[in-house]
Formats: sequence, C-alpha cells, structure tokens
Amino acid sequence: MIHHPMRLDNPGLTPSEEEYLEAIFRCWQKTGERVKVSELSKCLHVKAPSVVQMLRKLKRKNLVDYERSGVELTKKGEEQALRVVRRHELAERLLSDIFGHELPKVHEWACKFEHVLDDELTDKLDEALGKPTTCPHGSPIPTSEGRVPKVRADELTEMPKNGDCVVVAIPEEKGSVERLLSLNILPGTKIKVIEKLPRGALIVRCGDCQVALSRGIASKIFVRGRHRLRRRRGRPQR
Amino acid sequence: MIHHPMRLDNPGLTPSEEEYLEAIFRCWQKTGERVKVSELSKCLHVKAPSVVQMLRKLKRKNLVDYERSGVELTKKGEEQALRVVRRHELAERLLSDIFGHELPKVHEWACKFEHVLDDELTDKLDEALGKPTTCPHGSPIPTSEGRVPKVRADELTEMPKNGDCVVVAIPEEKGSVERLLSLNILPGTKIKVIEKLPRGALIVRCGDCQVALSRGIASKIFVRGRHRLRRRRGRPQR
DNA sequence: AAATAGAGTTAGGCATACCTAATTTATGGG
DNA sequence: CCCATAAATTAGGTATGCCTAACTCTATTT
Repeated sequence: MIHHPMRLDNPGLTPSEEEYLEAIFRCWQKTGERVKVSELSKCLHVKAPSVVQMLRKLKRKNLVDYERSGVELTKKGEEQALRVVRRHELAERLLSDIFGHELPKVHEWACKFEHVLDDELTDKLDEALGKPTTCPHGSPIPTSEGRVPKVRADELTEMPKNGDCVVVAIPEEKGSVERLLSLNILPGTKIKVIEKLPRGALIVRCGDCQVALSRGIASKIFVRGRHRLRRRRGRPQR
Repeated sequence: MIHHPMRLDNPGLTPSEEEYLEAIFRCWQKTGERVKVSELSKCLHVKAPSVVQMLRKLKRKNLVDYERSGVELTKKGEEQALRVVRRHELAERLLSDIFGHELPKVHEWACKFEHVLDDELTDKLDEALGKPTTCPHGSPIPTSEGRVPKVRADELTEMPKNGDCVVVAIPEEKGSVERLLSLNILPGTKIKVIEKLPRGALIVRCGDCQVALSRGIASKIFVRGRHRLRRRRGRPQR
C-alpha cells in the first residue's frame, strides 16, 4: 500500500501536521510560553516560511491559536499532540527494551516510529510493554485518554550542596544521552551534589566517581531529593 | 524532524519508489512473468496512470526494465527490492513476537514499519531477533547481502491423497491468515491430505479435526512432504 | 474484417510541503 | 528617535505522487 497524504486512523492529520503539533507541544512544555516561529523552524529543521504556512493551516483547522506573538495549542490541538507524544514515548520504550545499549539513538528512531503506530497498535503496544508510565529518558507517557501524569521533580541545578537525590529524567538529545550513559547517569540513578560551581555547573558523585556537569546539561537533568518519601518507580516529569 | 521526500540512508529512493519495487518483486515472484501495469495498479491501490508515471521514473533510474509488455526488475532494482522485503519480513517477525495472537494484522502493520527501518536498525533488529530465516508466514528473509534463501516446497494442492506433510508457508493476506489461524494451520503444522476433491479443493486433517480447503487457499499453502529428510526449522519459500 | 472491450498511455490538474528571495515588522542600541 | 539587525511574512517556485478524462493501442468476438 502506498504512502497516503492523510492517514485513515486519525482525524485528518498528515504526518507533517502531527510533527508540528508535537514540536509545538514540546517547546511549550519547556518554557510555558507561546512558541515562536523561529523556535519551530530550528527544532523541525525547516525554514521559517514553511513554518508560517503550516501554522496557518493548523489554525484553519482550529488546532492552534496563532498570532504574531507566537503559537499555542488549542484544546483540540493538544489532544492530538498528546496522541503523538504517547506513540513516541511508547516507541522509545519498545526500542530501548529491544536495544538496551542504544539509548542515545532511541529518540531519533522513535521519531520515525511514531508515524506508523495507529491507535490500535499503540494500545496493544502499551499493554505488551506492561503499561509503562515513563519513556526510557524518564518523561511521562500520556494515557490513551490524553492525561499526562504530572510529577514533582526539580532541576539538578537546584539541589543544595551535599544534597542526595535520585535522577528522574534526562534529556532526549543524542549527545547528552551519550555523555550521561557513559557516566551511568540514568533515571533511577542516585547522585549526590558534591560542589556547586559558579554559573550553575556542579560536581556530583555517582557511584564511585565524581564528575563535573556543565549548567547546560545539569539543567536538563531532573531529580527528586531523597528526603521525599520514595514511592517505588515514581512517575517523573521533565 | 520532518518527513523528507528522500531518505538519507538509501540511495535516492523515496518511500513510494520502494513500495513499487517491492510490489514488482512480489508479483514477479508469484508467476515468474513480467508484471503488468494493471496488476500493480490493483495491488498498490493506485490508478494505472500513476503506475505508468512511476515506472517511467524507475526506468530512468535503471531500476526496472519497462516496456508495454510489462515490467521486470533490473539487477539494481532487485537489490533494492530485496532490502525492502528484508525490512518488511523482519518487521513482521518483531510484530508477531510481540503480538503473538495478532498474526492476521501483522502483514499490514509491517507494510508501514518497513519504511521507518534504516539499514543500521534493520541489522540490529535482525540480531536482536536471533537472525531468523523466515517471516512468521514462512517466507524466507533476504540476507543483508541480498541473497534469498531458496527452499524446496510444494503447493499443498500437489500432495497426493494420504500424503503427510508439514506446512512451510501460508499466505500473508489477512483474510486467509484469519482462517488458517482459526484452524491452527501455521508454518510447522503437520497435516495429512484425506481426500482430493475436484477443482483442486481438498480435505485435510490437522490435529484432531478435518477441514475442507478450497483450491484458492490451498494453492497458497506451501508444504514439505514428510518423506523428505527433515532439517530442523527448514527455510521455506512461497 | 469491423466492432468493441479493456489495457496502456498522454495530457492536464491538484494537494502537500518544502524552498529562496524579497518585503514588512519588531526590537534594541546609539 | 532613528537605524541596524533579527524575526516574521508574502510571493512565487519546485518536487512528489496522486487523480480524471481522453486517446491509442491490442486482442477478441462476431
């Protein structure tokens, strides 16, 4: 069967439209601000005029609220975005279950997989994987009803000196994951802040060794302080 | 990342081009004849002019030998087709490993998955699945070098009365798979021909029960007579 | 051999989604 | 306040890959 511009299992969304919705959602999630054209342009690797064109299309479909000040998902748009995110996170789980040592590449692979999972397959996958609550990087997986489990977690940079904590989520991006994987810093890892350096950088102990983390990467690691009562396998956020 | 018309990991083939190559290969495999436009039109669910247009494009790229009499893959075209088939069959293995009871849907799902597996992921998948030699329906999986393990197998319709045999391959198509799954006729199943009816239909015993199979479906079941020496887990063809 | 059906082809269009170049609109520094 | 730069937009163009309608073969039937 041929690549159809519009998939039957979804309410009239092309793969591209889905990618834009997902990107808008992820950008918005980081800052809570309306998302700018230039931001999407960067993260989708697409030139600005293409973004504008697509945003107008999404606006016509009532999926986004778009003005010069930036974009925001509408209720309807967010629903769709969450469906895509769910498929993406489940694909990541599947891939990391199969290819344990390839975590750095999992995100990229999942970007493609998310477009070939229809609702039926997604739900079956969810079940087959044991209804996981987070992706391998620690992000929560939206439920099939579109609810995102919210979780209390703080940036590693906000931990006090000598603070003990447990990693809840790490970034998705390949370079960072490679770095963290080599240091054995993954969701679930216990780490302790040894020293706080200027500019947000810090020195942490994980396992036997001590390493310095730049602010850039440390601010994308989310942790839960160990003084909080630990539930088994908490549901972290990022 | 956005849906690009041409994937980087493959030598300039769009997903559509790949689908055509695969379809040409599969049609050719059935009959050994040059494939007709109308045939492709039917099996790709695309109108004839679209087929013609694509065939001309593939001809320009030296992937097919195309004249009014029909199409045939060139050496180069076959190489590419086999890559796609390999990805498809491995995807089927993966899917049927995860969703054991959903065999009828596996082929359809794999049609989508085959387009998101690059060479690296395909090879890793091959390894993770234990380098299987056949897809769950029994078709041989081309190697990464593009070799197709050939296997001796005969149409069930050619078995003699009272012949004992082992199923080697069943069709991919959903309806047939549903039927055969309900009868518990799968690759590996032992069956015995009880009666040969006119027009190629026959009655077979499998397990405890006896069933009638129309010529239509029986001719798409491939078997190996039990008088042949059995190797462990033979590599069937269709 | 003419008529006709069906397969193949050509011509002309359309939707998607990308691009570049040129223009407009903000925005922050002098 | 004005200008330079960055961001957003408009205009116009390209490649894919599908479509319909109309035409041309080919082959079969009468």
